[in-house]
Amino acid sequence: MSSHRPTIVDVAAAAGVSKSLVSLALRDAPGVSATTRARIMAIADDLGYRSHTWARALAAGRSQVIGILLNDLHSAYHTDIVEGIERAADAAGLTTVLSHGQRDPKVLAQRLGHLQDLSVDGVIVVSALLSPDALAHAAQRGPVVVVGRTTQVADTVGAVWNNDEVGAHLAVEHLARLGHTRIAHLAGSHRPASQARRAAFHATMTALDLPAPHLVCDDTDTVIASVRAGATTAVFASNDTRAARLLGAALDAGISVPGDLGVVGYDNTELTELLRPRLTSVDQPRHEMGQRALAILTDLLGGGPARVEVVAPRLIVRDSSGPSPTP
Amino acid sequence: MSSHRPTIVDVAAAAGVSKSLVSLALRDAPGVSATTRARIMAIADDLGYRSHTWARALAAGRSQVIGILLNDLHSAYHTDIVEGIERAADAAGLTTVLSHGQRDPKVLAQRLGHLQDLSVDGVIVVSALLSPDALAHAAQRGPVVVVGRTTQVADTVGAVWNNDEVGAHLAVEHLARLGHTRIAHLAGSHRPASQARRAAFHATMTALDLPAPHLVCDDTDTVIASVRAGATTAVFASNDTRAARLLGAALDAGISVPGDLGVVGYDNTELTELLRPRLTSVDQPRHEMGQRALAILTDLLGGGPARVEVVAPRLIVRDSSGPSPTP
DNA sequence: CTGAAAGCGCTTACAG
DNA sequence: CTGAAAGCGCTTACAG
Repeated sequence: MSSHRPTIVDVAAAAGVSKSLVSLALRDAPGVSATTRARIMAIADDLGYRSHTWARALAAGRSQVIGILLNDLHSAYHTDIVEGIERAADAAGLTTVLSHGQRDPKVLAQRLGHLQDLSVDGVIVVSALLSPDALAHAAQRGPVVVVGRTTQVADTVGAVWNNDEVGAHLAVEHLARLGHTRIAHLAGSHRPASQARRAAFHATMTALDLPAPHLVCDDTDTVIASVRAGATTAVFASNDTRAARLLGAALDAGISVPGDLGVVGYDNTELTELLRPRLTSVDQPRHEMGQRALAILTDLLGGGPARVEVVAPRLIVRDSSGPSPTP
Repeated sequence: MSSHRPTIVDVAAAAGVSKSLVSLALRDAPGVSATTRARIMAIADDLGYRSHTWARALAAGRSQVIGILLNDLHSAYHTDIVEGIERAADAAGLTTVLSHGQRDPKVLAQRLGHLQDLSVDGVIVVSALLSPDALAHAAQRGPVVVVGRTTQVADTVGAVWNNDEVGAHLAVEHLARLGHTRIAHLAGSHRPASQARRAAFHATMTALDLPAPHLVCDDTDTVIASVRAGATTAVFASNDTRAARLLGAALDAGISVPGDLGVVGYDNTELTELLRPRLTSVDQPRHEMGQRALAILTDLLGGGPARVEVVAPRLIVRDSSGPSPTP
């Protein structure tokens, strides 16, 4: 940045030693006497010396920096995972840089390329929007771990996701236990996670012997109409934001929650505590997922295999899911 | 990353030319014949060649990468500003890397250092939590622009913020126009922006000749008690999250909004549309603020002065602010 | 415990 | 239009 940024040559000159020695001293490497090291450190400090990350990386072949690519800066789900990764990275002495995919597969792919151009040691992709091909391609350049469910992970790519089947099952079972029989599913996109939740919704409804048809749709209006028609008394929404929209639409329509309509979300984001009624939601252990992703990445860096880990969600019961209205 | 990542030497060998020529061709620099350039490009593509950002930066003294340090990954306000910066950067052909300060001045300072260690060309700090000293110190190493109100900006640091006085004035005047006279302020932290909003709240109340005392507090319970006592009929909250918490507490206490209590927030985040009633809020032009920050930074990179720009907020009226209850 | 040399992948004058 | 050389800030063997 500034043109007179001090380098190890400046430090070496000021200390009257060779630059190799400065390099060793600064990195706490063996082969420098304690007194010399202390003197060099002090002089470096005085000069405001700062190691130039990429010059070091270029020479050492390792940057100690990992890249995190996240799909959506606005999603509390994604940002919590990032925080989990960051904490684990801090603990491991790794620096992190983030990049934002803006919810667009093209931008994601481009940013992933940029990140790898920077020669980070590896990258963690917090998004389910990148195709298995794009991930596998990136993995040829360097270690890649994805957090988010994808179909057919290449065996060069590490992965972490939550067990959507279990999450959906917990939600539906909870509503059924409250006496609901006419449960609908407010479905998400075509992403694998959404599909898994949908399939598990069906499976659970069937397993619980709840009467078909099992309404599944992706728009709020249809659900509201169904509630009005008495065909739906509870909804399992594929995520908290959708659940919040449904809640708003219900209140707008004069439908009381949970009195007339029980609602369960997914992700257990901050939203759950801000809304009224407070939202019952399936929690994914996001920090843990971030930590696991970093662990897989460091193993990968150490030459290990690309693991896939699936973590267990749990249900957090709040006010939006209530007993079935007695007709 | 991968050890057999192709370099310009590989491309040069494959093309049968010198590596200097490859460098020129790849950067679209003059001095290479069109045919040769095309041939080199094709070969580079074939080999999967990718320029090594930091080797380039090290040699060229310029990385074309700028760093963005944001205070809080979970704040829609901050992330919107980041998006504004990113768009402007994309348009300017600059790469961005993000770093997360985790709402902690110490972490912010550390991350700012990391970012500068990376030799980015400059950094934009989206946070008001970093001290003027810390910013000025960083500005000695390279261009720094801050988005967020800070006291006494050093003249080496660029800055962008919104006019909090105008914003607070808009909010209070709106409530007064609806007939409210007993307006309270749910105040924020000690940050300059919060202080400015508080001061402007007082000034506006006085200017409008509204009866003292003008309740100002930073906890929800006090406000609720005051509403119950009939001493407060409307609240100007220092941001949307606080407004949301107040809304929740009011509903929990059986206080209807806006019937018994009018509420106005600040920031106009996504929350405003998810809550019921929908939240009236003061909008800061966040994308524009991000763009301006980038413009200031690029001017700084070009040797220009460190400008400070203050943008105008506007009021977005929704359902949470209603007429004063007739007693 | 210390120094001189080569090299990481690139760019930039400088010659031709 | 093209090539040989030096150098960006650092690390890593290799000698002493």
